[in-house]
Amino acid sequence: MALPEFELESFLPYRLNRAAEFIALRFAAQYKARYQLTRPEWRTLAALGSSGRSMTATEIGVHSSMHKTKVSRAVFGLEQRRWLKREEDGRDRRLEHLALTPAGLSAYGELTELARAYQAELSTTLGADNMKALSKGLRAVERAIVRSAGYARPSKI
Amino acid sequence: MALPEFELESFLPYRLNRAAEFIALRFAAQYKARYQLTRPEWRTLAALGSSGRSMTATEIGVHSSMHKTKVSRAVFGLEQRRWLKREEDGRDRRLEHLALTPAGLSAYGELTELARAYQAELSTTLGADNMKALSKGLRAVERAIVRSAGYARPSKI
DNA sequence: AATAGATAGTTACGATTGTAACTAATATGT
DNA sequence: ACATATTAGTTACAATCGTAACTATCTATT
Repeated sequence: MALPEFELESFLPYRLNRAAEFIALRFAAQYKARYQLTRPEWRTLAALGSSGRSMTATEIGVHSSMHKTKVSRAVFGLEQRRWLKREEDGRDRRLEHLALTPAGLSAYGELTELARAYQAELSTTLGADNMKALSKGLRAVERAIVRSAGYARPSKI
Repeated sequence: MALPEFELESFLPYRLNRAAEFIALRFAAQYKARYQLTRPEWRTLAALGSSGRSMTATEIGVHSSMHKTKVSRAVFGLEQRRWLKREEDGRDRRLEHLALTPAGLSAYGELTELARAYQAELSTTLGADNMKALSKGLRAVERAIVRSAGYARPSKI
C-alpha cells in the first residue's frame, strides 16, 4: 500500500529552481539598489557586454533562456537609458543589431565588478570543489540547451 | 584600457537561472496540461507530499525558496481542489498545519510518476556522472540556504 | 511575379507576481 | 500587567509576465 518512493530532495527541477532563486536574489538586490535595473535588463546587458559584439534580440533570448517579450522590453529599457543602440541590418530589415553604447559599456564594467565579487563570495561559501562540480553539471545542461535549440523552435524557450 | 575579463559563461547566477528555467519548463508543460496546476501549486504539493507530514506555510516557503504570498495563493488553490486541508494549531493560533487529503495524496502519487520519468530522461540526456556532479554542487547550495535561513529573516527568501 | 509560409520583433490583454500594508496572535521587556 | 515588537498568514495594488495576435519583412513554391 505504501507509495513508491519519491524524494523531492533529489528531484532536479525542484532543486535547481530553489538554488537559482536563492543565488539570484542576493545578486539582484545589488544591481537593483544601485542602478534600478530589472533582472531581464541586467541579463540583456550582460549578454551583450560579455559577447563583446552586437547581437540580435533573438540571439539574446536563446543565449539567456529568456522569452522574446522579456528581451524586447529589456532592450527598450536599456535603450531609454542610452546604454544600448539599435542598428538596422542592411540586408534583412527585420533584424536589429543591438550594441552597448560607451555609457552602457561602462555600466557593464561596474556591474561586472559586483558580479566578480559575488562570485568570489560564492566560491568561499560553497567551497572550490563544490563550485567545480556545480560547474561541470551546469555545462552538461548547457549542452542540452544548445542541442535542443538546434532542433526545436527557439521561440518556445 | 581593456576591461578586466568577465566571462558571463562562468557566472553562477546567470548559468543557474538559465539551466533552471530550461529544465523546469519541460516538466511544467506536463503537469500544466494534465492537471492545470501552476508551478507554485506543484511545488507546494510536492513539498507536502514528499515530507510525509503536515507543514506550515512558512515551512513550505523556506523549503522551496518561494515567497510567502506565492505559497499563500498556492495553498488556497490546492484547498479549493480539496487536495489539501488546514488545521489550526492548538497552542499558537497563528499557525496552520497543512496536510494533503487522500485526493491530494493520490494526485501527488500520479505526479511523482511523471517526475520520476522526467528525472530518468534527464539522467540519460545529461549522463549519470554529470548528474552526480550537479547534485553535489546543489547540495552545497542547499547547505548555504539552510545556514542563511538560520541567521537571516526567512520571510525575505 | 504572385502567393503562401516563415521569421524578427512589438504590443494588447489577461494572468501572475512582489511590495507594502494589513489582521490577528504571540513573545518580550519593563 | 501593559506596552512594544515579532511572527503567521492574507490581501490591495501596482508592476511584471506570457499568450496570442499583430506588423513588417523575407523565403520558398509555383
